[in-house]
Amino acid sequence: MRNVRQGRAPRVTISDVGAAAGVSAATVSRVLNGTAKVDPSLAARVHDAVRQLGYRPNAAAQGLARGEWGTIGVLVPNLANPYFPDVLKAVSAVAHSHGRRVMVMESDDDPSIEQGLVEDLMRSCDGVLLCSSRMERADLVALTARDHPLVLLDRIVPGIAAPAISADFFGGMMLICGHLAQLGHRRVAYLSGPEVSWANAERIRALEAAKAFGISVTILPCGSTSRSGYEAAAEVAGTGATALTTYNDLVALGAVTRMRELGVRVPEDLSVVGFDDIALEHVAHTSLTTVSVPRGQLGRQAAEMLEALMTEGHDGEPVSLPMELHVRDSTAPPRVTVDK
Amino acid sequence: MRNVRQGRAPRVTISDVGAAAGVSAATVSRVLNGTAKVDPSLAARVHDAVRQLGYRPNAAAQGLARGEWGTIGVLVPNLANPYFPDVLKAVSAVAHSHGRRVMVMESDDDPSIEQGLVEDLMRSCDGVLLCSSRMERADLVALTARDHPLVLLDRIVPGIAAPAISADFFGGMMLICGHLAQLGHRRVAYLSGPEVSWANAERIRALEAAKAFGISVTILPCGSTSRSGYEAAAEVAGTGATALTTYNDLVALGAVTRMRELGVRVPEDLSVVGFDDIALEHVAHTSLTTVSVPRGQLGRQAAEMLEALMTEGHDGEPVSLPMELHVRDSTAPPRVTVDK
DNA sequence: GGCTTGTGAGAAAGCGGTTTCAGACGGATG
DNA sequence: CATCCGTCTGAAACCGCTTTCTCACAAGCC
Repeated sequence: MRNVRQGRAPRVTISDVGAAAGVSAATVSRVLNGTAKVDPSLAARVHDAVRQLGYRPNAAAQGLARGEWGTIGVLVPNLANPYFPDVLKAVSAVAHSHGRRVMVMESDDDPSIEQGLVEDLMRSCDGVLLCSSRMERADLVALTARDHPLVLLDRIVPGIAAPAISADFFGGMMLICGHLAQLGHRRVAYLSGPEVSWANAERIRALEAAKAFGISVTILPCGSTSRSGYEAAAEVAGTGATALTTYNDLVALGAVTRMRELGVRVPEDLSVVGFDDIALEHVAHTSLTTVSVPRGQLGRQAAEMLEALMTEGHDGEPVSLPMELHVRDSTAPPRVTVDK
Repeated sequence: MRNVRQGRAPRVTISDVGAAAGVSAATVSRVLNGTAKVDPSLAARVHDAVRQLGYRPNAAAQGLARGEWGTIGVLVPNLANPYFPDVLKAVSAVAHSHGRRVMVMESDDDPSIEQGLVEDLMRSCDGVLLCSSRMERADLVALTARDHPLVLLDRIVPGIAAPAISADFFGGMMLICGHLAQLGHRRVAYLSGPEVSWANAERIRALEAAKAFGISVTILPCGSTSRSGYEAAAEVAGTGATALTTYNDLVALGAVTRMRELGVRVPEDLSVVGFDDIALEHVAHTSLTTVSVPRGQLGRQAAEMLEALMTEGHDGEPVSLPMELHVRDSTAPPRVTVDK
């Protein structure tokens, strides 16, 4: 059972290369990694042998010997949300530039399995990037206690000993509230994201702070998908709101679809605002007013933080990236200004 | 330099656990893997020690010793295309059910780097799933020659010694052509996908076979994104086509957006058909007539094929999954039937 | 009671690399 | 010409885990 590669061509090892080139395995390693000077003629023989045998170093063996896997792990809640691929692309690019592979796992929006997945990632990656995790605080504490490089993306938890980076969700929602207040809206509804989500809590915090603008808010439970937006949208009518804010663009678009079906015109009868500015260019039915998260920068910077953490071991202050407001076609002044 | 975990808690090894439990490392291994009978009292001591020390086996060492990494690799061209997350979810689920992790790489639609990425995956995964690769045939041959478990998804290449599974793109496009012919369309334009794509070639093959339905086709170069659909749509007018077929739904939606801007009504002036049936429910502006690929099944079955290939070493016939036609709101009879 | 059998645990040998260590060799120096 | 020193190479140790091999021990049998 030792060799499970039944019938397969035997694995080419570094010693095979050495033998073929007439040198020791150590020399092959040195040539391939450039860790020490080697006689050019030997190096040439090694390279020839590598090419002829089609040798590729075994990543597990390298990982074991070097004490590094050359891999970072990323956990995202749901790949189907266009938000994450954008982040992932940036992370992936940075990782590659540092010669690392990326391992992706998805919790399918189920916080209860996230801890297990992260533990699994830790067993096989040099560092882990945890994206907008909804994991319970206690689990998070347990994970950071493992003392394995870990960066939190889009979740800032006070008292957690892990570097964190996030878009400034609070600020983003404040921008939205300011915009709505300026248009004359006073009653606003919010289609809330996942309850346990920090990112959602930040948005709510801003909505409450927006009372200072004379805005009152009704919070409706919803979710993070276009379907949940579609379903929850029917509840908005009962709130008397003239503007609808949402957890993200998908929810907003789902809500707009439902509104149309209900005969509510957007933005004439109801202003709708998204969040995230996911680029569904030429696809979505509505040009949403929304706030944008610099997803590329977020991913890039998170990956760099993780890299720094892995190599230098230092971690900096939590980073919060500013958001930008994009006023498009889904917001307008309320038809009748509702003042008390 | 040996120990790069500067300042970090020292790694807990299996021997540490053994020492703490008063048994040998071998016994710990046996307990954890259940590979042999162990005295229950010893096993209990081991479990206690594991818990207290927070021991997690090192994946690289396990991989090396077992000759297996417990990981499969997936290469996709572009995560931003909603097609792939769906496949990925299914693959991921199957992999987990077999106790394997999933490593994802993305080529960002650049076929020239795909070979390198796959080689990298092969160094660190037990098997590789290659999704609709646009890689050149020669590169593909070189890869299969490496004799590493490899399954091709959405690309069937005659003469390649790798199992393959795909949606029946040819059949799907034939369904579309039949539908259009039945509506009375005679001149059809096609916004072509990536030139080097097999999946695209299959669609074109079907379009040509559709001459039997009395349909003539004009092929316009385009791409696979909504943006490329938007850009290429302007060319359609010059072809005299009454119906537009596309490489995928994103392209179709982009084209519809442009058509609207150009004052062309869909479907009254022009029928538009998508491909893939990506679920942009409540988000997209148009309810597209399209053909659906059973993406979940595709991913599931591909992962199972790979699993079989890795464990049993056998590979079956190329599988082709049938597609289904969904007639929605973007197709209608042509205003003036163009007959010669 | 002595011997065979069976059982479970430890020692040790890999897995395939990297890196230390020590030695061979060649050139420079006194 | 002998000695010293610096370079480059190979041998060997090691990374952490699995698995074979070996052995001690207890039970079963004549």
